[in-house]
Amino acid sequence: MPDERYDPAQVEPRWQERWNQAGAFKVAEDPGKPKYYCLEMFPYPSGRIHMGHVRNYSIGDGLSRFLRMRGFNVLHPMGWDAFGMPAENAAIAHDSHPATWTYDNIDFMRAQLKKLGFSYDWERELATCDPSYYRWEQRVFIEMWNRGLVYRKKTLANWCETCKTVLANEQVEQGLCWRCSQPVAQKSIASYFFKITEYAEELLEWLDKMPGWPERVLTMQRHWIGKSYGAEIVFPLWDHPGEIKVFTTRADTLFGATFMSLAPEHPLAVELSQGTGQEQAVKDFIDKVKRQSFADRADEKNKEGVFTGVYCKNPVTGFKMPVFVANFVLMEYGTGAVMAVPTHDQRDFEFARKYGLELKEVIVGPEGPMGVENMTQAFTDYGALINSGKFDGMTSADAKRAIAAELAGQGLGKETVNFRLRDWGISRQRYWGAPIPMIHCDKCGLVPVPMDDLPVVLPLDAQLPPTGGSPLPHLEDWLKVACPSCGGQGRREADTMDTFVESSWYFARYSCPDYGDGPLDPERSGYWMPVDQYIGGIEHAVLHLLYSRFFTKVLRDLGYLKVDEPFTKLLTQGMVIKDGSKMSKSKGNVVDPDEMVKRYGADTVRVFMLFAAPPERDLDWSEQGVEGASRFLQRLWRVATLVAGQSAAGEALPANGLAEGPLKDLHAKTHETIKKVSEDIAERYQFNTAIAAVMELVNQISLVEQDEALAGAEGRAAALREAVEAAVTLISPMAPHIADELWERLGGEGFLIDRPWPVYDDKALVKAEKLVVVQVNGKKRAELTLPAEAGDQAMKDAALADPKVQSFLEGKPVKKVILVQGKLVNIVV
RNA sequence: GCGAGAGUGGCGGAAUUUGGUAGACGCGCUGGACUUAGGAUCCAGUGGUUCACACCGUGGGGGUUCGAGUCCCCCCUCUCGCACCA
Repeated sequence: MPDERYDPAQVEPRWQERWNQAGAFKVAEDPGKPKYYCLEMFPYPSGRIHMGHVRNYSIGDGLSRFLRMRGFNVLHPMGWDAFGMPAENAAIAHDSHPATWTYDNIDFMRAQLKKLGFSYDWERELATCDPSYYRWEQRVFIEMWNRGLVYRKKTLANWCETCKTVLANEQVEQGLCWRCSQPVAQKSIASYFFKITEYAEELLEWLDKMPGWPERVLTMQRHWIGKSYGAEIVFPLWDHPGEIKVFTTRADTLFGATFMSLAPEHPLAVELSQGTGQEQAVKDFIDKVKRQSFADRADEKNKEGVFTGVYCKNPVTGFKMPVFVANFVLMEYGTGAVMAVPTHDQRDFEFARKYGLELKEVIVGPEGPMGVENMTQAFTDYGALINSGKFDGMTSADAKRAIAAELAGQGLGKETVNFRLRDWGISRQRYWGAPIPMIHCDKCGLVPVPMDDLPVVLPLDAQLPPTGGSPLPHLEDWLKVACPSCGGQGRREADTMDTFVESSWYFARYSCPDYGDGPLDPERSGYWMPVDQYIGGIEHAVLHLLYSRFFTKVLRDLGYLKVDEPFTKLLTQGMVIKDGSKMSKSKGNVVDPDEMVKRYGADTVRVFMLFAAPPERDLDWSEQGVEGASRFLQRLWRVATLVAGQSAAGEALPANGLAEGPLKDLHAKTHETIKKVSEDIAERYQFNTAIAAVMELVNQISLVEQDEALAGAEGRAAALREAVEAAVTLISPMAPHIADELWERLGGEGFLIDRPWPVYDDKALVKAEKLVVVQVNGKKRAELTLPAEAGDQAMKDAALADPKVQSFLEGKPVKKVILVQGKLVNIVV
């Protein structure tokens, strides 16, 4: 065999071509095999694959290939999250069209992924901007509309001026737009909403039944849903018709409520102040708050408010409570109004001190009443009630229920649950998105597009206004449409859907991307769903992963899916870091995957990505580390080609076993490695330690190969071949090209992915000798090599007889000897 | 403030599932072999102090145990998420 060097530039395209020709990664439903659906988050076609993708997809591919070899029928698809704003911006910048830009990018990125050798079933590829995809989304939208799961409402919405569109609550991060990081303003606008709140309870409950998800993602979702138990209480206005409703978790403190705080956005704020002389002051205050940035308003030091001029009545004490407007009250939470109990809520306490409002102590701790004049801060713990009429002496917990019950009897309140979760606003004033299939008719109002008229195709001949914004509201020809209800002149809805809608069900569509009779083929989606393992970045912990869970439940309730949850297991992989921070254009620390593949080959890049850190942790990019991975593959190449030239496939080990020595050790190492790699991947997704184990095996092969003393030893060729075949097979999920190449050179047939994963032989793991560690008082003092069959007594005797050990015993009486099965002796003196 | 996760050689990281040889594997470094040459390849060494014996060593401090990186309590630091949630 000529000393041919490993050249990935030769090897990799050849195998990619062969896999492609053979349709090696095509899958179909097969009731005879257990199915496994392995999915990585699909990319936005921004132009180029980045290292984060490579890491994400290397993990998914390693797992997919491994499981397929383990006998699973593995679905492993890929597609494109193809709607979205960057396409519009790029189109304006390059005087092109979002569709052209998007599809060009998809072509380029698909080629990049193919060069990395991922085992996708490309026949299932889908792009969400394709009408054959979003038509079904439009259909689901209409079915949701018919069921009351979608409604349209004019509300104060999060408006991003830069993106010229509204945003869902989830898409506002600390007052900034999730996409462009510009401040988000409030704007009154009509939007369509998905009633995700209808599923709040179920979304929350299922979090307890998802052991395959990381705890922190579950926690983030729990918090986002934000269920809290409390009461709704009605405060009648003083000498005035009307009332103010509040939500409180502390109904037990009701007797201490001495004033009322409204959110500046509360409709009653302006209304109540009319004609009180406070009208102007209230208006000025609201204006001021509106101008405040999110951060200023949230600042602890800026708690302020203004009196509205009116009062309301505490329903249990009859206390005349002044009604304030306060900047710390949030319209989005509860009812937008808060009963203020300054003695038992820190914010109310500070507010009351600032504006000279009355304090009434109603909860006491074990130390008894503090006296309001002595309070330097609110007492927010639970305790026992005082100054609360017939509820005096009750515990907070009991009183909450009792007071709510009392109020309920008078029609002034009830126990209730409140969620932080708001309905999902899905209208976007953008062009490059799925059209919302609704028609506005002056006579009939909002009418859904008839099912038979779907899809409402996004008109591709639109010209994007260079100033930004959507061209759709100006496309008269497209907008004008007959009202399906009365036949009169109607107008199409010009808003498009949030692109998170597309990504909320693409995983199910992969099961049947060509299905033409509905969103999902019941048979195929029934076979494949749910996704067994989902892999992607943590940044979607709330957004995408919550929306997808919701949409899955909706699809279930519409009869399209049989599962309750979309993703059984979730793996959130860490970021790819360079020079201490995430790779980004702005930091200038981006490493281009293409360039790395060109320089080192895809297998090397993949092995490095999997080896440098466990999947969940952040990974430090290191060019030297990549070189290390490259060296390892070269080493593997060298030992394997050498062995391929020295023996033929099927070379058998001696019938009566290998003699004690390096060859038998290698045989044992081979099977230990099979065991370790299998367990590391299957149970813990620890590709890093799996690769390390193969490295050890390769190192040992190399030593045996070079050992001249073994030149004519019986079984040498067979032991080496067995070890090399194992190494090549075990590394194949991570480095598939070189593995298939070497497999062929070793005389193997077909692709490794079609071969069964190796099984270790228990007998090979049994060794003639064992290493026993001897401790004295828990400190390691000696190592003994004993025959494997040495029993407890033999171990103990050998340990005590060891001269090194004896020097530590110094004739002291042995109190106790602890033996750990075949491994360790601890002598206590 | 609340929640989650993490602190181990010069570096990335093993060992934490099940308490039992701390530092696997790789990078870097040192020495050697081969060589006209080596930034290729191969071999060996590589936690610290020490000539050695030995001692010390997993963020800090306590504890449980024959034995603790691993379990328990307290504290410190870092990362991430949420953050006026009534």
